[in-house]
Amino acid sequence: MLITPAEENYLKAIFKIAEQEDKPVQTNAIAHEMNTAAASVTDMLKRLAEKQLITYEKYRGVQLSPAGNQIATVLIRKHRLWETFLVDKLGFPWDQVHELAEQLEHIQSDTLTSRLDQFLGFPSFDPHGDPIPDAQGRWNRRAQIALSDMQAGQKGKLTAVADDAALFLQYLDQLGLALHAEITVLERFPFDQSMKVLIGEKATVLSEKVCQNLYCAV
Amino acid sequence: MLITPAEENYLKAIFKIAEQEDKPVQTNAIAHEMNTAAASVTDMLKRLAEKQLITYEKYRGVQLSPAGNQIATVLIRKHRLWETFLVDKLGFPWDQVHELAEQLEHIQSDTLTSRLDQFLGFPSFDPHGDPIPDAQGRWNRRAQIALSDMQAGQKGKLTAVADDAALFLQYLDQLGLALHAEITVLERFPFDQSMKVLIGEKATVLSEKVCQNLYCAV
DNA sequence: AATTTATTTTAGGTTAGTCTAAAAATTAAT
DNA sequence: ATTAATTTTTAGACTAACCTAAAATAAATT
Repeated sequence: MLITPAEENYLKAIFKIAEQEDKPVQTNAIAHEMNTAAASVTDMLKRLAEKQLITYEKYRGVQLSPAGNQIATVLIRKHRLWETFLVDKLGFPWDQVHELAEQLEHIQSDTLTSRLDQFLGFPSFDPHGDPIPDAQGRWNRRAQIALSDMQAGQKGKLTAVADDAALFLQYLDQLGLALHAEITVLERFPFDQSMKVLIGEKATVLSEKVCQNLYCAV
Repeated sequence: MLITPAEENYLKAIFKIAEQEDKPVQTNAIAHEMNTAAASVTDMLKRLAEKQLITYEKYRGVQLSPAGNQIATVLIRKHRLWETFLVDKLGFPWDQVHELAEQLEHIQSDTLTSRLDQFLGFPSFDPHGDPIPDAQGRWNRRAQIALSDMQAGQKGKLTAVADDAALFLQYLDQLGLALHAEITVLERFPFDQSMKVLIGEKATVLSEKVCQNLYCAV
């Protein structure tokens, strides 16, 4: 059965949403994630259900089937391997690889994926700190918590960023925040959930939104 | 103006056919090259003419415009850079890279192309000995002649193969014929234009078709 | 419980890229 | 120079992936 790039993208979006909350994924959530009209999503859900890649009950939301889950996992694996390639081998900055990987992830060749994996030294995490599932679809989970959940006085090392948007990553660059940077929580401001943190030598205030998107090993 | 992968493929096919004979490219030739119905070609030619990528006169065949030529050149450049990457960096055999490069060539990013070029050391020829146009679209032409045009007694080094089909390349592997191999023409058989040649230590008879697809520097 | 609001689906339409079969134009052959 | 053969185009149809607007269903509120 051949899966189109558009179908793969829907499966990936469903996977991503399902990861955050453990309940059937809603049509509107998918439409928002993919920047499409809800009607287009309904169309596609029917096709995906037809192909047994999701379980779909009208008005009730969807869930990935085992087959759908596997396709999404392979797609994420390819995406993150390509991002690693672009940064480690071609020297791209981390804020410029997401869009490119969105194209490269659709290249169909298991051999290519596994050779690329080997060429990169079987990496476990991508340039944004996200885990790369292995050839069997197994995930590396790492002990890490959101910076927004850390207490004043706690120290941590930046292990992952939860948002790959170029603007966000460029902002982190400006702050001197790269993966593995040391962060110390100096003070929490309950008013707006912002925090004062120490990055290297420099103290900065980070908004709640930024803190929610930074993960640390403590 | 955005060019779709399908449009790119048509431009590449036109380029390839025009390379062989210097006259307007016929609809049927394109249809044959692309394994599509002639009617589909006519449809696409109208679209390409609309976009000013070809000059098209009904029933008269087509020619690439400067813009169309540039797109085809970049596409071939990307195709051959990816093939080089797959062989040199990922260790693919030369008979397995064509189909993959057909996918990879459509990745849209000038930055990626130039970084890949640099990563590979600005190669001038791909794994099949075909020239790779540089970032300005300039071609490396090399002094070489078809084995089928060589005379008995002549010696040469294999510089390029004119057919990327896996079956042909595997046959060459069997014969011990890799790029840069030394070939000596022992005898020509006028009856069917086959030749007896020396490859390394081994004498073999090659059909006319094979000889036409092998190029040598003498 | 009835009504309002939000969500989802259906209906109907568009574009790109393909197809087959029939018609038109060109080229070759008698 | 007609006729026959070949090539090309048109006509009409299909699928995937999208859209807007309207209808249907579910959830929330009074």
